[in-house]
Amino acid sequence: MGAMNGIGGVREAGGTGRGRTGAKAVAVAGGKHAGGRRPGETRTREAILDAARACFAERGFDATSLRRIAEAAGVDQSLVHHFYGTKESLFLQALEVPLKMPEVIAAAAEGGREEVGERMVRAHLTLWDDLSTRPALMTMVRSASVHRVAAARLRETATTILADALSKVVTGDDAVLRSNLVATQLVGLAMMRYIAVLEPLASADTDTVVRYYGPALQAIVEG
Amino acid sequence: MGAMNGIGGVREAGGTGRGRTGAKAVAVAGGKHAGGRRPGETRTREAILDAARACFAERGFDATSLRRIAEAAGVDQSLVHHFYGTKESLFLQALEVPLKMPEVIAAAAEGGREEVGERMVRAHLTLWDDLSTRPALMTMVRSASVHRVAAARLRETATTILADALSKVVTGDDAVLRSNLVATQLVGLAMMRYIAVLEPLASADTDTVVRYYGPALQAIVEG
DNA sequence: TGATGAACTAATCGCCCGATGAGTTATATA
DNA sequence: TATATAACTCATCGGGCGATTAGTTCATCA
Repeated sequence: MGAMNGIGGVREAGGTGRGRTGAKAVAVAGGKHAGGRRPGETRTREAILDAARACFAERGFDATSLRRIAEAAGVDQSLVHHFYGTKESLFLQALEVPLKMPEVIAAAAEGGREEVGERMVRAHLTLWDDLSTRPALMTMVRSASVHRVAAARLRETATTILADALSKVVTGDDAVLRSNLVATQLVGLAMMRYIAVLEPLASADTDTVVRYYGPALQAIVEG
Repeated sequence: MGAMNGIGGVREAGGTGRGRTGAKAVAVAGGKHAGGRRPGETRTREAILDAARACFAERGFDATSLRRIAEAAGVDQSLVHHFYGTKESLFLQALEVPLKMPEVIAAAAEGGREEVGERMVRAHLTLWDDLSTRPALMTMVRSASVHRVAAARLRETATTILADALSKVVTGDDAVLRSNLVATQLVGLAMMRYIAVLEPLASADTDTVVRYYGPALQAIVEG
């Protein structure tokens, strides 16, 4: 059962030493490694997760194949399985929202009711324009329509993070419903500006969007 | 729209002789017709489109297979191809927005600036709660994150239908941008209420939503 | 230094997908 | 009635998918 080594011959072609310095014999430049552990320190695991986030963000869950992720990470597909198990569980990890998010939102909610709408819009845009948070957010919103876990995460984010942050500022009748509506406005903004890419909204600068959209959130905060 | 799919009872119960090697050919109960045109008038084409709309609305473009649509319509998969060609072109037809929509939106925009926000929200909810318009809208929004044509349709709807309707009422600086923001709010509402199913928003009654959300649209209309 | 295990690739499996083509039966036309 | 055409199924194909297995190379540590 062993000895499939006939195939292996391909790899080596010269036969002789394949030593550590092997760079010469191994791997075409930029191409794939020919098998076995790579020398030096390894950051591959993170590279795969980054690639996954980027792919999921760009095309959503269904349209993203593990092969594509693997290719983007410069790695064989089965290594993705090796590190993350199923596609589903990789997706879960890719959805993990950076800790930064609750903080930024909560900070924006601080400072009283006055102009909190503007602050929330600005904070939201900041998160979406930040390259370290954007892929996860994009993945969440883009896949929420199609994948139950992403939808659940979106709900959870809307309630846990947003509603909690707003709880001191949105008070009175139907406070929870009104928090929902604030979340609704922010998700709508992400949808149209970053996913549907509706113009001129998508190209408008932050200040302009804040100026017009802030008061709309404010209207709901104040009930 | 009701009794599509007369397939079941009638035909196979009758057991139409089906010459030839008949034998077990008489299919299982509730099973499919064994080939050849069905007797009587045919509504199959529409049944397939309805099934497609329902499936696309429920799971989006990628996750919906033609086999599933065919099954929902009580028909062989290749008949779907026969009538609609590729999956893509079937999807296009399923996206076709009922003529009713522009009318309803335009009607809501009539009547001056005062309380136009409330009227727009109400019109929007009416469309989403109407079973004849809902599947197409759901398909559009649900697939917009993942399918370029759906995204284009969403943009087009946001501009052509909404911006046009609002053009007399949203005036002044950045009128187009502000129309975008009104569309943004409505799409956000659809996302959270009908797709992410965020509670208590999803279960709130129309009047309540109109009462709280209307003023938020109004804030943007008035700039 | 030798053994254990982690990182990595190659090959392949079974499944479901969209699409096609051939064959069967009803309706429409003349 | 003869012929054409539309409606309908069945069988099948090539391909991409997620997943698994076997085997190779490197790192670590007793």
